[in-house]
Amino acid sequence: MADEKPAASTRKRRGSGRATIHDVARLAQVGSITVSRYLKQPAQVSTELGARIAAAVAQLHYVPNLVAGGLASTHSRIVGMVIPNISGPIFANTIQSFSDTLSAHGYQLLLASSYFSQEQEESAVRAFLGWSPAALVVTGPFHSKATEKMLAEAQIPVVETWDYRPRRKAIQVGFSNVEVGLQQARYLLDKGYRRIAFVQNSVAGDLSALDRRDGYAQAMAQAGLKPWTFIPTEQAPFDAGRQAFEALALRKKPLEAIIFANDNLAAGALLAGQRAGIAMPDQCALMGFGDYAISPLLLPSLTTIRPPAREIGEIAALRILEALGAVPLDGKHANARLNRLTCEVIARESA
Amino acid sequence: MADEKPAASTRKRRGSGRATIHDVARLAQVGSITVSRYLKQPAQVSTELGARIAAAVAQLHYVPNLVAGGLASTHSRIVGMVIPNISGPIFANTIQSFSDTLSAHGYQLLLASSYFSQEQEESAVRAFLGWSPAALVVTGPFHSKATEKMLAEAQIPVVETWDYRPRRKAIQVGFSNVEVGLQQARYLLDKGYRRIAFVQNSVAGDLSALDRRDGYAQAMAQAGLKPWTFIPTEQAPFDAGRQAFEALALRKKPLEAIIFANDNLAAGALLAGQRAGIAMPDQCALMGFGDYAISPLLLPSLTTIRPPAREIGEIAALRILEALGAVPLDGKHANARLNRLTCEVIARESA
DNA sequence: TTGTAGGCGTTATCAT
DNA sequence: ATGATAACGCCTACAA
Repeated sequence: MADEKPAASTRKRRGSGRATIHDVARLAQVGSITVSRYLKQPAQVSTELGARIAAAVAQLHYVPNLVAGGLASTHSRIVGMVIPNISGPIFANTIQSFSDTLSAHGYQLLLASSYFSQEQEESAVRAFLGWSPAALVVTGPFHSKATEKMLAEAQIPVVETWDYRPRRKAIQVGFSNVEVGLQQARYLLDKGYRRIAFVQNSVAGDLSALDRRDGYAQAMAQAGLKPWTFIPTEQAPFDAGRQAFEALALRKKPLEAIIFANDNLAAGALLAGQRAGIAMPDQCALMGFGDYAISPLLLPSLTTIRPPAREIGEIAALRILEALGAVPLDGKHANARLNRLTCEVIARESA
Repeated sequence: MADEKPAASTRKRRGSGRATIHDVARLAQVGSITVSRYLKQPAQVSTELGARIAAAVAQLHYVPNLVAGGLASTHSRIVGMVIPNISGPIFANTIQSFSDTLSAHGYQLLLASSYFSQEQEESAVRAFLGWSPAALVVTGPFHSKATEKMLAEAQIPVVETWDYRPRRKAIQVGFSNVEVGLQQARYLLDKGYRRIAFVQNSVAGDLSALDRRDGYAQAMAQAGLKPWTFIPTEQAPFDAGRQAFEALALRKKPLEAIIFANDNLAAGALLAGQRAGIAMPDQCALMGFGDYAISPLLLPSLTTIRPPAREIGEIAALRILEALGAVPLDGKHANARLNRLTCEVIARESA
């Protein structure tokens, strides 16, 4: 009774060897399509057959073959996400909340990182498309031509996260980096700083930081001030921050305040300032972006911008689930193509 | 009757609408199996046909349907990974290096997080198995019975990471947490501390930390000393650390040194010590586990243990790729079932 | 080196 | 409510 090969055909030449829907159907003495229906919409199957099927499923340890189901129905419960990196301080919360929201509704996450390279993004998108994913999530609006084409032609929901461009076709879940640059500059201008510089990221491909720089430049122009941009050559973020600080704050006529493309650069600058005995923010104010875990712990603690990382992941997942009909449409934000989130200024000691 | 439509036939009732291998074959005027071979092993196809096929692929923007391929071959290039969390400070580097190593060889990562819950792990493993993954990676040796059974019966490589149990069946890539507990206690004993306590994690399910506690207790017993364990009730790690510090270091006869289940707990204690004006390490030494990003920046900087997070991910991927024949077997560690890594004591100021 | 036949496990379609 | 049949797109086995 225990395991006397219930239904598996005796000499399968191919196949996985696992129980199939036909094995279940035979054991439950129903048609296999009824098993399929029972698993998807139990309400459409009579209680009696349902019970027999459930018993057979349990006895055979039946696990539906999602690959076969995907082929037959031409759509899967896989969602692909391409993100610049997994282990950095920025995107981890987005991935986590995205994955959690998806898996709560039976969808699986296929993940790849691009390291801000459009080529890597393109190859990940191509590979993902081979799985007929239910939806695709990418980071930002900057893609290779081929990627754009693939995303446009895929007949599935596509979400662009971590930026906001109302005129693009994909669902947008993010914030305007230009707006953030304005926010940063205005915060410092309101505090009375006038000689304000912006330090870019030495990592090529981080194009969002350039938008923040543009916002900063815009705010400066509106205030009748000259923008001042510095591009570090050092690659490691702490070193790049130090380099920028030395170039901007240790000159004859030092800058009064510096905005950095991210908190790691700012942290490098802050440590350099400590060593040089510069009083911060009095002699030079520093402002970052990202609100990394280290930022509240630095001395002085780092004034920065907190992006809605977790929120981005969750909203992206909800919009996808809504578009797929996996989640009901309620609430006034339901199924919105444009999801404009905002960043928060975290005012601490450094500015 | 033979429809001579080059690409998409006009009235497909099912199907994705994308170009298939047959469309490519027709356009290139070859058999579809030749296209299949060309895509997998170009060397087996003549240069002439290869060129025709390549042209057709490009013209049709053909993307192989991996779902169909997976069904036909009963194995996919998907690898599933279940990890306690994505956004915490511990596992992100493992995920990143694992994903990078896999994707460099054309494999895709299906990811889910368990939050240290065996139920969530089980449901993720079950869902992953539906995709006929090429391999499966889980964290640690502690699984539900059903998970154990599924892993044992899946005819694929299974890797257990972040721990090391030579007698288990799965491929092991990690370190002995008992050994780490010994390391921690011995480091403090060597420094002359005698009254040493261990603070557990308030997060249930982190069973590895209990192994470290056991190692600590073992070392204490060997030194003829009494172990002293504290279990915080506060849930947030910083709060739990503070609570432990107050209970252990601010008593009449305070402990001399405290080992924490992770760096966040230690950081919470350290900040509490600063506020209370306790000199560290002179009045009380603190030691963490994990070497989080904040740890070198604290004052005093935190002495801790650095686990080989990145290495775990990379070696896990390599062992899988070797087992699947995707990577040649060379080097004496090749294809080892037991991969015992070591943790490093990072000696800083706090102990 | 290239081609033919048939099956992988499920679901859509249509019929009862 | 339930079932028979035929795809879904590719790959294995075997043949030429």
